[in-house]
Amino acid sequence: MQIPARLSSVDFLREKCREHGLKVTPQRVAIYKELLKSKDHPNAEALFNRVRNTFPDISLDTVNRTLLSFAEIGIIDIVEGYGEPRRYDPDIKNHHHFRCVNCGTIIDFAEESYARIKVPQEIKKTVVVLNKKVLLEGYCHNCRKKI
Amino acid sequence: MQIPARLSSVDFLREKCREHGLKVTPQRVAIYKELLKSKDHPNAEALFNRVRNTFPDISLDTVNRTLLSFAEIGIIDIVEGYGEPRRYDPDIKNHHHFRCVNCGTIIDFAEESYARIKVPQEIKKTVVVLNKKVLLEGYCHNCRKKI
DNA sequence: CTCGGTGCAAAATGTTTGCAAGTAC
DNA sequence: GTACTTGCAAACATTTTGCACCGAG
Repeated sequence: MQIPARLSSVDFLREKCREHGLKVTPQRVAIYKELLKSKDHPNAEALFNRVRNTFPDISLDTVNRTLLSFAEIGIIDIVEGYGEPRRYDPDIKNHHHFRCVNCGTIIDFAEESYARIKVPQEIKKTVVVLNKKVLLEGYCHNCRKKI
Repeated sequence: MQIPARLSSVDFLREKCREHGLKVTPQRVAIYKELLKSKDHPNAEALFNRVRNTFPDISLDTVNRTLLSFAEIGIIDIVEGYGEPRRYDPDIKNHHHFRCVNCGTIIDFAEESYARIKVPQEIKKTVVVLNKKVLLEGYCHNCRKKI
């Protein structure tokens, strides 16, 4: 029996690009490799500066477009910052949100049991946790029909 | 025994402003009242357009500054959009985040038990949930010293 | 060879700042 | 009266778009 081949990160990128009809350009490889090394959830500009060390002629536009493409084919995630304008909520009681990944609609809901979610020891030891929020992501009623 | 007086929304605003040394201007009252009526977590511009119906001479800048002030004194929340640039995460396995409300640092962590978080029926009925994320918010190791 | 990708420049969008005039307290 | 707030204008930051050239498949 053969040991299953483990895809290297670049092979994974190649495969996913092929699946989605994207070309594997040196820029995309460089951006993906740099992001894999990054543990700090960088924004486009921070990543741009890192990639420039190995790829001096790359442009910020390419980094922006590439990251969006990667997010679209699902090989990276967009976190906490969504690049959207700030949105405000007058409800300061603890409650939770569903967020449509397509249109950004947010639906509030209460769920008493979430108050009992436990905070891992490793986190408790280093930071001060003020509140716990559950974010459900998916498609809202309207968008699920379109997709 | 007296029934405790229930603060009207504007009285609540007055009290909190006084506590924090902010003046209660007609603009602030109008913005707060309008936000209370909004169930859709509007951004500054959307709210600006609504407030203009009752306060035609208000400026977008005032709405922006007021909302930030309100968030600072804790009478409203900033949700999902943080007005920050997009940030990217190469880790697409399900994991969770701690986010520092002061400096924006994100710390990843895994917590197996979160997979068993239940989705309320009311949500399940109308939307498609793709994933469940827990977001812990508070002060990171560095910021908790400063504040 | 062909179509998608890149780099550049410009536009669009959203947020912040500086300042003189106005107003809550 | 004073310090905070406002509205306006300009600056800034980030993202998006248009387009000619280039290169991966």
